[in-house]
Amino acid sequence: MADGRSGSKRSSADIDNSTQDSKRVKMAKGGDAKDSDRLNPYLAHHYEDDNNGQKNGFGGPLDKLQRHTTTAAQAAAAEDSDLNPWTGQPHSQRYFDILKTRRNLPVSKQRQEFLNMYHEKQILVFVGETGSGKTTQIPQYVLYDELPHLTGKLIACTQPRRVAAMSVAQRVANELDVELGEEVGYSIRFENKTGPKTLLKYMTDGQLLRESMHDHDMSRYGCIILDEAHERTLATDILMALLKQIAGRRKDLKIIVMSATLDAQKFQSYFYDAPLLAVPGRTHPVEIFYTPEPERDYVEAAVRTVLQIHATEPEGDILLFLTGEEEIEDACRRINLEVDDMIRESDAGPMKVYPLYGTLPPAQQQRIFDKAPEPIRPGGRPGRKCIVATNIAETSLTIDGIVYVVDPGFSKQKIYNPRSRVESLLVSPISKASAQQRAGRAGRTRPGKCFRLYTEKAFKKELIEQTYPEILRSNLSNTVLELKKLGVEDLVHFDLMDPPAPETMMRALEELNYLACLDDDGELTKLGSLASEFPLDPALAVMLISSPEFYCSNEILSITSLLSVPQIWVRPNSARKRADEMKQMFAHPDGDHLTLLNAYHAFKAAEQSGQDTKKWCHEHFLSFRHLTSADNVRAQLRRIMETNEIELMSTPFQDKDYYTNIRRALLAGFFMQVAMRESSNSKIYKTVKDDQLVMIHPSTVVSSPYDWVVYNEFVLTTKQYVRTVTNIRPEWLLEIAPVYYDLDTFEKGEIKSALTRITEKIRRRQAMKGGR
DNA sequence: GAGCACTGC
Repeated sequence: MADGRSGSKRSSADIDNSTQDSKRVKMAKGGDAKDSDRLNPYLAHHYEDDNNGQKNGFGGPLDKLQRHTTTAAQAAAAEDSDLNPWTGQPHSQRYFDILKTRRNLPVSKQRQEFLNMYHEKQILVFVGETGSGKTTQIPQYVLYDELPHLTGKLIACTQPRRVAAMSVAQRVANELDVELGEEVGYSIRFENKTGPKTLLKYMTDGQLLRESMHDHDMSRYGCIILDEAHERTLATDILMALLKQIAGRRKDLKIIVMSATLDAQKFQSYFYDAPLLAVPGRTHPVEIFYTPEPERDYVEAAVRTVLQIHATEPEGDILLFLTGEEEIEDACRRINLEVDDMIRESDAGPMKVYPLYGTLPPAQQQRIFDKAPEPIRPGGRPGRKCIVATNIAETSLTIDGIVYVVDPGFSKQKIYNPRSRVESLLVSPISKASAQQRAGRAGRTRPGKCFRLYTEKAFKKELIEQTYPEILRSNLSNTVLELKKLGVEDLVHFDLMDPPAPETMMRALEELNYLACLDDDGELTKLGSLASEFPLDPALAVMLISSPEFYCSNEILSITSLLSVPQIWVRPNSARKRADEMKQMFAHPDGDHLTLLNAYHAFKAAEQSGQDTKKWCHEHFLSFRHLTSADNVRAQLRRIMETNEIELMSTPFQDKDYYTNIRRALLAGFFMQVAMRESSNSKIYKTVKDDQLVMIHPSTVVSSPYDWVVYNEFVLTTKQYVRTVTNIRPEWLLEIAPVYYDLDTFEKGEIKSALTRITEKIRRRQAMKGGR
């Protein structure tokens, strides 16, 4: 890269030189009157005059800047300079073009105000609506003040989503006229696009959290900016609590919490009354309409509203929010049918309807960006497009050109019931904040309209202000393990913005204790510490770590990876039967885990024989995307295993115990997820200890019903199901998880009696052996 | 004999 910029006077080595030079200056002028200043390494660059006039490595526009005193005018002057302060290269024309638009952003007017606060305070809260430019500009304002090339301490800006981290980093690299991955980079799982010169790093919040497990003080960073904090992801919530702690230990660390307006006060008071800077957004007004009466069938009402907009409103695209795939496909069908009638009967314009949800293949997701259709005949009524989307269109994807939003007021939300230990998805009313966000989608390019399919009274009285943060709606086993690894000793007093229910914490501690990740005093064990190294749920991590004991760590590694990606089985509505038949080809009689493994092995065999794997997957009704991603996960997990000297091995395939070993190894992590059949010729199972009545999910390949199964997940839909199940033998439970299967801890019932009978059988057998 | 809001490590 350095070669590509021949003539550059600066390279990564220069950074080191300049700090060394500073030290030299410090020593040479040790007795000076301004001694205290000179001993401050942050100010050392002021005294580099002795250093052949070379400052910052290339004597440039940053000369006049002094760390933590930069004014907006000084920074602007440096930005206006012919030479790029960060590379020493001349600025390109494009740079100056972009600079002009940047200066027009609402946030630009408040640069000095921002800097004043930044200089004065360690923590600040920054509030800006969409279009304010905060995500791209604030980190650059910090850059010109923090001057990270002098301290070696990076500026980090976190995002809840990978795409955002990548695309914003690219944008800011363009704005600064640098190569992405050099001075500006990003870091997400599977991809670290940063280098020795990187000063500003965009990253996912989860990635920063993972980094901090090995750097409890986040010592690599001089300033950490948490963006989109109002989304309250699990990672953001934990980072906020950690940063609050670290701020006390590291006075040199600056923290900026950025959020959309609504919850600003809550953030301020959480961070010791941090000062607030608010910047207006740049959006167009959106007129809101409510229904006079509550709607009974919101899908029906939504379809009707879309058609009415199409019939009566001027040109402009429509965005309709529904809750899931099935609903969306159904609504699309109905709208399409009706529009055809409208065109025939009343000469309406054409309308293209696009579904949009997360599990849709990316190519199909892209189609939402197609232009609205042309009028049917020249001079005819204009066409428009209608996108029927899940919540994905609320935050992750923005579509320009939307003028009308139809909001029935529902979304699917994860809820966690600690009593039954079940996470499930439930169609629930959205929050006011969500409703506002949805309405905002209509005003991105010009004034718009939002049709809410509920009454104004319902909006005011029934909707909660904010969606509950994820931390209150999740199983926290993974989080608790992470916190322990992060060095949080006292979980009860860990200062989270919204502390979860004590019962949820207890459940997590209990589960981690059974998994031997925490000892009876709640201290992290060696196994727990190792498990936290893996980006996996604790049960999966423990299964993986234990797998060498069962001589099948290669296979368990594959299964773990397959269980950490979305379902690899493709089942299009148009070809369900063929898809099911194809799946049967991979079926293993002992269950779904082994069937997954078979499919993966077949995929790898196809790859090794040089076949077109994409085509192969298509023919076999397997998801190329998800299998490839499982392969990626596998490589990452494998590296972590190697680093931690966890042996990779297989039982020879010819060995009769090849599959038995794998089935036993599953139990090392999933011994708590076992169910026993209620009675012979029953289809109902009862889960161990929780005594939940469940059925095996119809997607299973298991045809002959086994008496005992281990399951990967519990799903609550129309019925209670266990999904991805494999046949096991109950005596393995007593052997592999003796603490959990201590029969004294079981309540009276069929499971306890069954296990007692087995214990006695084993005892008799051992007695006979002993007697011989 | 049924489903898969959305992210992230």
